[in-house]
Amino acid sequence: MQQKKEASSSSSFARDAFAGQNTSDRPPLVGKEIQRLRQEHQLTLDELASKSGVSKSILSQIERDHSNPTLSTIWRISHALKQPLVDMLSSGEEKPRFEHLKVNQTPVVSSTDGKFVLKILGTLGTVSTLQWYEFKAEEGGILESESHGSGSLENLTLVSGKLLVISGTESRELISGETLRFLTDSPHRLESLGPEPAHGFMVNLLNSNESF
Amino acid sequence: MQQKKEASSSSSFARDAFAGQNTSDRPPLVGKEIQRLRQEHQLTLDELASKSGVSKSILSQIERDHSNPTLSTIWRISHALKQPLVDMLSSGEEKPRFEHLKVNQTPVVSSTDGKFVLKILGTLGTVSTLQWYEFKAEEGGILESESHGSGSLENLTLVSGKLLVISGTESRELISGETLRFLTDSPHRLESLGPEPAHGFMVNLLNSNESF
DNA sequence: AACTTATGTTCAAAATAATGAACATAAGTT
DNA sequence: AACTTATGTTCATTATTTTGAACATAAGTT
Repeated sequence: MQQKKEASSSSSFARDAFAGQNTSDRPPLVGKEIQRLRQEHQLTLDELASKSGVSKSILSQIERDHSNPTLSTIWRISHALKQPLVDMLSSGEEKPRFEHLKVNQTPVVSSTDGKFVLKILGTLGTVSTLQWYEFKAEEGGILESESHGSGSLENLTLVSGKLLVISGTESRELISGETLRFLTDSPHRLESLGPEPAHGFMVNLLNSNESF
Repeated sequence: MQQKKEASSSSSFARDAFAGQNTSDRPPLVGKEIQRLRQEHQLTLDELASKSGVSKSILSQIERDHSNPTLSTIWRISHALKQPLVDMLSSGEEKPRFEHLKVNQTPVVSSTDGKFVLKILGTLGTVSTLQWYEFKAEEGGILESESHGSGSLENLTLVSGKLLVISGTESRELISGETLRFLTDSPHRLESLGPEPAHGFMVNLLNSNESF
């Protein structure tokens, strides 16, 4: 067994010493990441324990990397935190380097009828391209897009208004305050349903292998 | 414990019945996938056991989903098979086309005085690499942050209001419609100058070298 | 101060994952 | 057929995770 070989003081998983990042020669240390997520969600150990069904004592130990959690345990935690299990584990693995590209100098794009306006706020990336936008669309404004390539993701948050999103054969209606994340590996379309103008924020990841 | 509730015959993990695809309501069943990979590499249980350091008996059980492996065990197996741990787990996971977060599901963080409210809209990349937020801050609202690690970037766009940004020794004042991009490798601070509430978006790239 | 509340940690006990050896089965060989 | 070899499964035992309750600590109230 692994732990047998590792400096086993009395009972612990005992990798406390370098609870930093994974040097990719050891199982990932998920503690920090789980703790970060829990705090981000403003949950106490007790709350996460009851949400996830995992006892708070083991949560405490996992967060401090004193325990080597079971697949089912990790899954229940990630599920409770609405976090893709995979992301939680990959935190320590390899870190993709983003590169800083020039800010796009054409900040505004709008549909031919001018009803859908897209402001490009930023661009980044080499491995995968990232762009984010602010958009405003009056009733009936439509934004049509081709596929962004397999694995591409679009993340929409609506601040106000109503928005219809169609991707492939599926569609969703978003209301103010909601967030939608969807695959854009096929043509898709956004339509402001009004009556008040749709206003929101969009983050696009192009051509990555990201899964969620 | 989970297994307690599940039809526990005598000793087993006992999910034999539906060892098919993950219906995304249970921990992923990695057995089939591990077996497939092992056979693809033309390894016997004995061989994989010695390569991975995991006993062949437990390998046999894991492949048949009779056991709920430990993170370290899964890691050693995936490592021996030269397979990113993450891929192994995601194979069974359902990949929903849409992920729709309702208003109350969006995690919110606010300053102690409640004047600065940060809504976490999403996370991408390997976990902590990229995050984006919507923020609203009434006059005087302050958000203080520690360093995000060297090379970290913050991208702010102000939709309305006035915002004072201080990072290290420098500071800038942002007005409605402006965008600011700055390094966050030192403690920094956002302050809404009012009188109207500041409202905007933020995209953060975190350098996961440093723990935070 | 004494009491409560909220949070996280530690402890003994129970559940179960992991081990190594024995067992089962099938396919070749002599 | 009897014997080996190769492969995977089962079994008793050991090691470790997980649990629930008790403990510790800090912050807020009376």
